[in-house]
Amino acid sequence: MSDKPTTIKEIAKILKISVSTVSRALNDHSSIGLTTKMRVKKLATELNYEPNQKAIQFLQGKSHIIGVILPELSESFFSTAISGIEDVAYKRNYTVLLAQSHDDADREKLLVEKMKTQRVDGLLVSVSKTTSTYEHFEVFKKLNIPVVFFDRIPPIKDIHYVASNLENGTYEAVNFLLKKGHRTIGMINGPTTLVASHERKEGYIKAMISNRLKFDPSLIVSCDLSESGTIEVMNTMLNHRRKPTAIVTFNDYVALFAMRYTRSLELEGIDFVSYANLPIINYMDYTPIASVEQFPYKQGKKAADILIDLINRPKNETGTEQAYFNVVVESELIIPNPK
Amino acid sequence: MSDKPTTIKEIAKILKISVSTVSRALNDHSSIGLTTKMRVKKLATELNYEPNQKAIQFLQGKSHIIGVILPELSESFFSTAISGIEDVAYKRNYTVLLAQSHDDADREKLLVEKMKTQRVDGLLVSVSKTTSTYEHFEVFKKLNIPVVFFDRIPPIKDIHYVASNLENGTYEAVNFLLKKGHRTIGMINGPTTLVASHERKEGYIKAMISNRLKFDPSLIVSCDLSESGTIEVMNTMLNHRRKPTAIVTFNDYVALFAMRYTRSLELEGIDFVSYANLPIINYMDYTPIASVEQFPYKQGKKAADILIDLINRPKNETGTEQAYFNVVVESELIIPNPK
DNA sequence: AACCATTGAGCAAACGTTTGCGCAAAATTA
DNA sequence: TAATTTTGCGCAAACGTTTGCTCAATGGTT
Repeated sequence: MSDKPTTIKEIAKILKISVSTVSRALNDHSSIGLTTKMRVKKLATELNYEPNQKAIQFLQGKSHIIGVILPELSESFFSTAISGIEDVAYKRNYTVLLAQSHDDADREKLLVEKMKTQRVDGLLVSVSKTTSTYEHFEVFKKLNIPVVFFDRIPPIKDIHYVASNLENGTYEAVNFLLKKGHRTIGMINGPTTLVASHERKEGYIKAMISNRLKFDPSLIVSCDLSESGTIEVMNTMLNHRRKPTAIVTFNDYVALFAMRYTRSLELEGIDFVSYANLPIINYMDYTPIASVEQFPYKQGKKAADILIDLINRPKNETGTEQAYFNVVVESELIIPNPK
Repeated sequence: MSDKPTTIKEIAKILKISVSTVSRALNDHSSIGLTTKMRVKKLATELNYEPNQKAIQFLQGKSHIIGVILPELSESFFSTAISGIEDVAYKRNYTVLLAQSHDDADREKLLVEKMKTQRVDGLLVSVSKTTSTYEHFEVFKKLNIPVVFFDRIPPIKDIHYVASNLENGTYEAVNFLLKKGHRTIGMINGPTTLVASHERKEGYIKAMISNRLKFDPSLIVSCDLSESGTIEVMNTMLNHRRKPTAIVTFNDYVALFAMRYTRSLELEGIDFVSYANLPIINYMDYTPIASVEQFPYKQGKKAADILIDLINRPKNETGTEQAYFNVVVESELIIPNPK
């Protein structure tokens, strides 16, 4: 039938009234008579009228769109997070403009530009691993468009962010192993440059100290997280003068590599604890005996909520200092029911 | 510094030239002198000018946004697909507006509405499991906004879609098992209502026939895909007068359930073949010996490409019959290298 | 009968950009 | 030198909607 969508103008013309009246009638403005309202609304539904959001967005300078830039959509952690983000956005009547950086700093920069030209109302970012400069986010501050960082936080001041703190979860994990009787606990950590590695280490140390045990730094080894890297550090561990009876691994993949390797050596009895990235873990035969959960869905929700709050905060009272949301979603040790 | 973004008007005022000149200068229009162009561009970059996309989109009636509605973003298949979609969109200068239906038909309907009011240039949909009516997509046809269905295709005529055909992959899978010497091959299929179940069955039959073997329908059983359901049908299988020596399962989860169950019974020697949903499979100890891959990334790419082609197709020549893209991404049997 | 308050509705501007048309000045041709 | 083309730029409309202001008609109060 119709090729072009119905506009308010056409309704006005048909009803021989002005556009403003139609607009107000549709928006239930008080200054329009009931009869007129009825007539307008009736015709509007008949003609399948849909307000042109672009016009409205343009007029009002609001898009009701939030931009989301993540490293990898297909990674479990992020796809779960985006699910939470989208759920919040949906509930609060926003839509999600999505893009992935593939951990490429240049692409990320381009995407940020794109988000800017798309005039998103706010931006949610988990920065790429290769990102080392952060000026491309400055523009948003100037434009008064809120940016909330998420999980992977840039090391700069005066930003909003939501992240999980692994220290606590790690503390619980090590504590759990200690309670179980383990005294020599190894840790396969990630690259030392990562904040996440640092937090893991701190949690480890904290647990040892609070149990009045001596901390042996050589039981924590860095790993590039590949299978070969894992095997390499596993060998270091296993040849350590104090061979660990339990090992905390950087993530599920590393745990699986390590466990497979120990089985191939027909070693038994080493308990593994990992950091939950993968739902599939539950389907497996040999799994870590416990996992530190980072709640990506919750993190995503939280970040989106904060972002939308920021978008709708009462006009930036220049003068009052800006407050920054720094939310930490505490990680938690999950001990599955034994099957 | 600046609160509001720079506009073309301001540039014009500062340079004491008209807005149209500025616009043309920025767009490298041929009718503007080189010196003027330079002056304009220089000032534009100085002022950090960014064209207001909303205004442009509004003016031109194009948003350069494609809507994507998927059932579950956190499911591996879909998150991989969206990754492919986003990559294509990025390359072709579109942005992705993302939403998830959570397999809820009502929410899906709302989302479709939302996409409409957001005036997306095109829509990509994998319909929810509970969707049974399809009128909400009709509007898009009227508005001449292309819709491409993806993976989960509604059973209606005259639509564009991209899907994988499981018949071929299943054929290969069964053939592979036959070549390996198996003669009694079971299949744990999904609900009979699913197209996907039908395709699997057809592939199975085709393989049997082409090997001049008799097809025994009782070796194919339907399953609700839960763990208990899987165990139930496994019992049926194992008590079958012709006990299968190999089983094709509906997906990786079912395969894992079934394999775990057989191991708990200390049964050995049943070969499993599955349909690849999960990358993690590679990290596991006991895995299906082969998998039918559906290439979600490729499917996503393909669907996005078609959609964007449709958006940019030369004006709908009314009169010529509309052509419908029905693309089938052939599934393929993947046989991992033995570890 | 004169006045005021209320109700209902229209006019026109505004948002930022593109683009068809027009027009003057400069450059080319006859 | 006059006629013509080219070059460079401005004017104004258009996109669909919202909203402040204005204003006429109606009804109610003195």
